[in-house]
Amino acid sequence: MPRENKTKFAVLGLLAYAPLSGYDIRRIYARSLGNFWSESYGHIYPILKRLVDEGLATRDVQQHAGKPDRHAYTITGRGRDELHRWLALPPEPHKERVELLLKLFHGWEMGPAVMIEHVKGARAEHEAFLQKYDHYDEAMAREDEPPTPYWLMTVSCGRHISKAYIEWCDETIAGLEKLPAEPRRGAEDWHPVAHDHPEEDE
Amino acid sequence: MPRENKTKFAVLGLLAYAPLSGYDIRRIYARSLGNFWSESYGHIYPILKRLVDEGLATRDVQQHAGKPDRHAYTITGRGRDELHRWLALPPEPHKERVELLLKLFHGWEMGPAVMIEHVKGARAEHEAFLQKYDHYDEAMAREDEPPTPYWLMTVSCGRHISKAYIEWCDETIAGLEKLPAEPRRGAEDWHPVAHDHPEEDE
DNA sequence: ACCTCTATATATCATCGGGATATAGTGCGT
DNA sequence: ACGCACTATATCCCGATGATATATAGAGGT
Repeated sequence: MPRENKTKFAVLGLLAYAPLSGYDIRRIYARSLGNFWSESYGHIYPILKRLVDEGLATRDVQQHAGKPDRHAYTITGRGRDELHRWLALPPEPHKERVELLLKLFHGWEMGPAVMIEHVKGARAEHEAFLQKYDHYDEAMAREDEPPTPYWLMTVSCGRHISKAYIEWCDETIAGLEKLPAEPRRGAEDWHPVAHDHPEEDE
Repeated sequence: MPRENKTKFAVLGLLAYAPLSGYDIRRIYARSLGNFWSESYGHIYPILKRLVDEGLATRDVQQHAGKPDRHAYTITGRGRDELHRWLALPPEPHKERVELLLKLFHGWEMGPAVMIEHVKGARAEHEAFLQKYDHYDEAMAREDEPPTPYWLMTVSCGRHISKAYIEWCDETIAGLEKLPAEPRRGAEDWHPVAHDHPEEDE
């Protein structure tokens, strides 16, 4: 089975609540799921066209005097069926690409000083995330409509992860500070190929 | 400034230790950093060619009777300079795309039962990661060469993150079990657009 | 009155990233 | 004799995304 285009379902998922424009869709993900899911215009607009072609959504052009046309998309019955089919599928195993860890992995080419700065940067980033999650709480308390329990669960996930990162950052900074300052370039006595851990790939 | 091709530096980083083939590079990442960085052939082979064109690596074809030729790549002085330049750069803010959380975000289209299964699946995945990290410890204890402290730090990060996920999964499963079983389709009284949280995008 | 910044809004491009697949020889167990 | 796992290189197609172009409206400052 070929890979599924996840943007397609991210878009259908929002259209299931209300008719929206491409601009709306990008903004909603940026403001709510931002840290765990984001969509870019370069993918949203082509997908919206495809949804109409496949009969999963309909397009409704609203004109406002002067302003550019607003293209609102509405999900169809078949679109909702397609969304439900995908939601029921178990998520594909999740591949991360954490640039910080790639740099740290090659840390001894540079020595610990630079890596300490990088880890401190990551710590600050996650502190900012935690603050953002607290702002969410305040905003929710002010609003009349209670947020969905599902959204609260995604925010809680963000909190758990950021707290874990901050703990790890603190441990790692302490560890790096104990290392000798000199970078150790080239490898005379270490060969990464020699390590033989089980490889679990496709 | 245009985006940097990260595979390029992931490749240079390994070549800094030893001359390697494309196959080696993919295998090393799969076996060591696997959960946080992976590379595919579809990107490694073109990059290796480019590195030679740009004078950042040299190619050395080794022939073995019968076997296919082995193309070993060796980093040059300029390649090492380029690697150091990139290692010193602060990592770009890291964008995640967690399919589980996207599905959970749209959970009320399906009801909690399906989401409980998804979260249980993620819990099992992270339990398996923790077990793998323990196997690393055993393997390291058996080997004569101690692993680099930098690699130990990346493994420690994996442990922190997986423990955090497992905690969150347990909380979330408990929360989902308390929800009414009925899915709630369509939205009469909730409009995602209405929420107005600060948007921190580009 | 002018200017800048932000928000709304659609769209395309180039490049990065990665799964699927083709090809092929070797060594091992059954 | 047969399949399987491993070593090894390579290409294709599509998914994902940052950069950029184009417009207009309104808020706020000088």
